Amino acid sequence: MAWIKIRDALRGEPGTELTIKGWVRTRRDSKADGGLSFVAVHDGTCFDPIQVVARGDLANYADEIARLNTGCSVEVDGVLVASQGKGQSVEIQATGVRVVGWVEDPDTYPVSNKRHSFEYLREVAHLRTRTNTFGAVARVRHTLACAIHRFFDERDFFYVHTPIITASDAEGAGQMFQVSTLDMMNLPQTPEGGVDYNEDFFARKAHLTVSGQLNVETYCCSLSRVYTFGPTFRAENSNTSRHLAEFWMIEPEIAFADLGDNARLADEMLKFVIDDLLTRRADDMKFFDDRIEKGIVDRLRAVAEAPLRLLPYTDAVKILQECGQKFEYRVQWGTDLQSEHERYLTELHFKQPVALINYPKKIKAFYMRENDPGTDGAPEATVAAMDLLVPGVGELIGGSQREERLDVLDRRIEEMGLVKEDYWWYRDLRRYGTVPHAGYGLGFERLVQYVTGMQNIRDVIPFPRAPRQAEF
RNA sequence: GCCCCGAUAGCUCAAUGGUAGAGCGAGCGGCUGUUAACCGCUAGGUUCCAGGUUCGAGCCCUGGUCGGGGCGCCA
Repeated sequence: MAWIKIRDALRGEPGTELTIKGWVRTRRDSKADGGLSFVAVHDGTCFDPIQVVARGDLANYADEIARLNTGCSVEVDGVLVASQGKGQSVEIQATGVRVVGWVEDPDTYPVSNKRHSFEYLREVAHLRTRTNTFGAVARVRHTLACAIHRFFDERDFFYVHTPIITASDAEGAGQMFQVSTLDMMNLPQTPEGGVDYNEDFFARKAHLTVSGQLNVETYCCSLSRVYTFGPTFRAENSNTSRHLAEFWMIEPEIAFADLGDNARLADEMLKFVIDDLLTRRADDMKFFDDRIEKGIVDRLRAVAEAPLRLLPYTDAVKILQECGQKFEYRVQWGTDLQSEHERYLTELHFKQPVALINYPKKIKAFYMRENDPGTDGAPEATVAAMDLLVPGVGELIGGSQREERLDVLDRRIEEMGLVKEDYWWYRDLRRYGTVPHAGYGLGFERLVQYVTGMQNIRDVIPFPRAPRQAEF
């Protein structure tokens, strides 16, 4: 008999002989017809398990089948039949059930057949994908990742693998994890008493990357449209439901493009992946809609259909100052918005994603392109930055048009107290055939959070890495 | 890093300073083409750890560990 996936079995033709392999979700017994058991089996290929009907006349019924517990692994041979019961259209009339693996102690099986809190399931992350929620998250995560690659591929972007280890100490996007093969108990010293990194693996200080942006800009300035999709590391002591020490980031970079092109790209990408997700993972999304965040499917559909709202920072400040809402922190032009302010804009005022653009220069990174004076009626200099805020998650995307003018870039590097020589290859891009270009970083886990309604980012990545959290 | 909250049965939680309980899960039995099944019985506890106060501490005090929420940093 052919082994087929439960996803296919559930939409198969009655009468088909088949074998399925998976794990027991539940077992219910009945004394009818001389005894029989209903065994729900899942194999992760779709949201629903399939119901196996095992009759009492099967050779191993009393010894094995009637003793199956949640978590046992089984192989089932049988015939697909129309179900006599409610709740499923087809089921498997078993002709043979082989128990592949028992559950050692059903009383202490960590993911027994009952509701578990997400906090608890985080402690048994190696088993939590056996639950409805985490199985669905895993499938959605996969589908989103594929959709992102397909989106870029269809638009002639090239996928670039930027380095994980970076030997330049100059990325400037936060605390970095150091990478070293030196013996920490016996560090080589310089004559001045510091650590002699000449003795280290790379003969210099090295770190895990906090962004592939500077590297991918080089490919952008030759291949025109590129993106990265890889792991990113931040050694920040962040204890929130939307930060990880290790996360995945998508960073497209487009040449001959300005901030408007950048925002359009982000909008198109978001719409593409949402549409793809709602089509391909309708079963899982129905679950998130029912059990995790009511109405999320409709809200996502609305986002996929409406144009992205762009809002200059200067206008956002005005809205916040005039809205009459009580904030803990006062809103004033020139400071970064607090999360309460971002929340107000996206969750209460607009009730949809909002892309804030043209931020004050003094609160943004050196590589962001300086706008002409007076852009949006701003009182001070602004840069062509863009933060896409979404309800529930906050900042989903952060990006900008890059400063392509060497003299302006050099001035910015200097103003921020950075060392020009550290950026020699980055500056070369502006010396040799510079072009206006732009890009953004999309936090992949935040995207998964946004589309599923999962509240904690640690529940949308298989094995979360956060301060004091590296189990598994 | 800062502020707040929490830790009791496999899980989720109760318990005025005075014999530690329930629901779910699990085991056994009953009933039933079952499906959040239902009914009955049973088992299950170093009350996070180390000290302290007290005749007596799950409860009060001190220190620690772990977890959660909020804020900051950002994606």
